Amino acid sequence: MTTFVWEELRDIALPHVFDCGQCFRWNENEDGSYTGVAGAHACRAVLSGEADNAKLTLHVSGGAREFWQDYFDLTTDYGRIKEALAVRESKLIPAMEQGYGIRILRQEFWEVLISFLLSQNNNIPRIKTCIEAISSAYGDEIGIFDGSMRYAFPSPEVLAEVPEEDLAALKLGYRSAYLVRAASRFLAEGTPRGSEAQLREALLAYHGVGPKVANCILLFGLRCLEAFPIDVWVRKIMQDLYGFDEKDTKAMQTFAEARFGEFGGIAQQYLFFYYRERDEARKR
DNA sequence: ACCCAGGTGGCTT
DNA sequence: AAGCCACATGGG
Repeated sequence: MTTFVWEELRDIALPHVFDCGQCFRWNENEDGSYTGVAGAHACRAVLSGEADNAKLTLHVSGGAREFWQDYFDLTTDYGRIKEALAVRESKLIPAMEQGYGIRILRQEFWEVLISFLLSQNNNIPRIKTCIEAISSAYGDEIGIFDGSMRYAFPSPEVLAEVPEEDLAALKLGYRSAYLVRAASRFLAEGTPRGSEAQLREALLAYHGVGPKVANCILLFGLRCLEAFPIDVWVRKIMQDLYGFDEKDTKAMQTFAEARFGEFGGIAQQYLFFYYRERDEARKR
């Protein structure tokens, strides 16, 4: 167990980072810290201090300081991004205030690819269950951490060899077939490279990846910060904010790219978090 | 029993 | 190009 500390941070809050729908392997503890897995390492993240002068403490099973600094994207200035977005669209301001601590984690492409293949027509709690199921079945043991065994995300080599019916037994639903095919393709092609258009084209070639999932993978797995994923939530948001017909995804996509620009994906995260929080509050 | 969830593929107009 | 619908699963 190693501990790393960063001080004098701003624009970071753990619930914003982990509950904005970008990752599925982190869970909140009773004290407000979060425990999760990144790469081959487990971690408990603790944030303290003020919003404009925060201290992040990571207790980790492994991985260098640089790995974790990179994973949490600690060197990106989100204050500057928020200012740029506010200039483009003042309607983002309440959402950016609510989710002020959102950061786009630098996750591995392979894990993001598989995670968002599992995301389609599925809800976030169940996506998390599915990912824990494949990790505990086919991922390497990391060890006991915070009271339970932790598993790395399964490698493409292992997943490519799993019979589809074994995956089906993990209750992944009809998405099982996508995973095995995706593992083979990834092993053959590796992480896609090139322009955003080339990246999108490479992603859409995966069976089970459509426009929405491609945008999630671009944003979370390939660091294309302008990629703007449109799901059922974002449809409702765009209808609410701009009066779009809820079915007209095409028009929303065009509009969003023009209006939000180079940080469109981050704008989408603020909006997604804001509306989902509001919905959670309504349910209580 | 019905509807929904970070949708997509395939088939029919 | 646009409009349907099936697709597994579990929670409300």
